[in-house]
Amino acid sequence: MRMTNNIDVVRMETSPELNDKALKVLRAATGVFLTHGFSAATTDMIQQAAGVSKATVYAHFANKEALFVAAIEAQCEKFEASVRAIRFEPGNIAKVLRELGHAYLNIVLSETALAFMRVIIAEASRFPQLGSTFYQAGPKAILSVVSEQLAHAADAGEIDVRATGIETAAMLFFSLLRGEGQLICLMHPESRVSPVQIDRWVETAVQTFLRAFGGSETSGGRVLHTAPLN
Amino acid sequence: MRMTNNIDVVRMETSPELNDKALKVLRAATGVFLTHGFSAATTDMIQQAAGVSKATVYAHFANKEALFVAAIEAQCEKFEASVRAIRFEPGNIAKVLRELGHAYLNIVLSETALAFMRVIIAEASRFPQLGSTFYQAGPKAILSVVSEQLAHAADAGEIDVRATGIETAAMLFFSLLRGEGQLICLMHPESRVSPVQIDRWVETAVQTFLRAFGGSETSGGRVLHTAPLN
DNA sequence: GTCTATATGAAGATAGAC
DNA sequence: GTCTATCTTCATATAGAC
Repeated sequence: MRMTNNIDVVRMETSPELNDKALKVLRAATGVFLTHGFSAATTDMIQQAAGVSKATVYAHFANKEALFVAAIEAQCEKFEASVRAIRFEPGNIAKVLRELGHAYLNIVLSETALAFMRVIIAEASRFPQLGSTFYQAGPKAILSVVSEQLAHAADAGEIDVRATGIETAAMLFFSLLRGEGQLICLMHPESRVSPVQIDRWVETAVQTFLRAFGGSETSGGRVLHTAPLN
Repeated sequence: MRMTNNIDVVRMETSPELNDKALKVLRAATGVFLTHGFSAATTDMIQQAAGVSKATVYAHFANKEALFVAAIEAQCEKFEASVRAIRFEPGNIAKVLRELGHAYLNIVLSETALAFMRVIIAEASRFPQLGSTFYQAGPKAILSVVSEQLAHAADAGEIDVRATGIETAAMLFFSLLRGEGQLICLMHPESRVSPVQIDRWVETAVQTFLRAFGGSETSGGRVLHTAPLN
C-alpha cells in the first residue's frame, strides 16, 4: 500500500513537494480534532472541511488514527516553535521572569493551546507517544528557556537556587505561573481570560518566586505596598 | 415519560429505595466512562458491565448523555467527600502542610482521580456544568481546607500572607504541590508515581511555600542541608 | 421493570471509473 | 490522485412480550 507516511507529514513544513491536497486534509483534520477530540470527530467532517472526497483522505493516510497522529504531531511542532521563539529584553531577573511569564501564559491560555491540551490529555491512553511528544514540545521546552535565565540570574547573584537546584526552581516558577489559570481554563472552556487577569497571575508568580529564591535585597523588583516580611 | 431524574441519582447514596438495577447501571457507566471517555464509551459496554439488558438502561436514563451526567456528578460527590475527609494531626504549619499535601497528592494522583480529570477536561465543552461541578468538588474544596489552616498559622504568627492574602497563598501552595505531578500523570497515563516521588513533591512545595511566606525563623520546619538563604 | 429482537441511522473504509 | 457511489459494521434507541 502506497501512502504518505508519518515522517513525510512531520516534514510538511519543509517539504514543498508534499501533495497539496494532503496538506489541506492535514490542516482540516487538525481543526476538527482540536474541536471535537478524536472519537467525536468524523472523517466526514474532515473531508468536508478540507473540500476533498473521502477517498482522497484515505489516499494519504492509512486510517483515522494515522491522520490523528500526523495532525497532532504537526501541531506539536508549531507549539514548540512558538515557545522557543519567546524572546525578552535583557534586564534584571524580575523583569525577565515577568516578560517570560507573560509570553508563556499568553500562549498556553490561548484557545488553540487549550484545545490542544484537552485532546492530548483525553487521548493519552490510546496514543501514549503523543503525550510524550507534547511533553517535550510544551513543558520541557519552556523549562529549558526558564532554566537558562535562572542560571544567568544565579551567576549574577540575583537569586539563590541552592535549596532546590535550577531545574526544580524553574519547574516551580512554571507551576506558580500556570497553576490557577490552566485549571480554570481547562475546566471552564466558555470562560475568557482577560489581559488584566494574566497580569495578575504573572505578578503573583514572579513575586512569590522571588520571595522564595530571591536575594535579601529584592522583593520582586518592585516595592511591595503591603508590609514586607519581618 | 417516567424516568429517574438527576436529583434521584445524585441522592443515590442516601436513597435506598432507588432501584437496584439503576445503581448497577450507574456504577457500570462510571467505570466505562472513566476508562473510555464519553464518545468512545458505548451503551453496549455499559449494559454488559452492568449485567442488564439495553432496554433496562434506557428505562432509567433518558439517553447516553443523561447517563454520563449522572455518573460524573455522582463521582464528583465521592471525590469531594474524600477531599473534605482529609484530616491531620495538629502541629506547626510545616507539619500541617506536609500532611495535607501528602493526603491531597495521594488522592489527586490516584488512577481514579486522573481518569476522572481526563474525562472532565475532555468533555467540558460539551457538558459545561460538569466542569463547574468538578471545580467545586476538587480545587475549591481543597482550597477551603488549606485556607483554614493558613488562617490559623497566620494568627499564630507562623506565616505572613499579607503580600497576597490567604486565598491566593492557598492557591499558590496548591499549585506548587500538584504542578509537576499532575502534568506528568495527565500526559503519561502509563507512568506510575512512587511514594518516594510524592514525598519529594510535598517536601519541595512545603519548603518553597515557607521560604516565600514563612516567618524569619522557620525554614520549612526542618534544617536545610544545603546552605540557607542569606 | 425487564427482557429479546430489531429498527434506524451514522461512521469508517473501499471499489472502480476517470 | 481524485472522484462518486457503496459496502459493512456498529451504536443509539425503541417495540412489544412477559
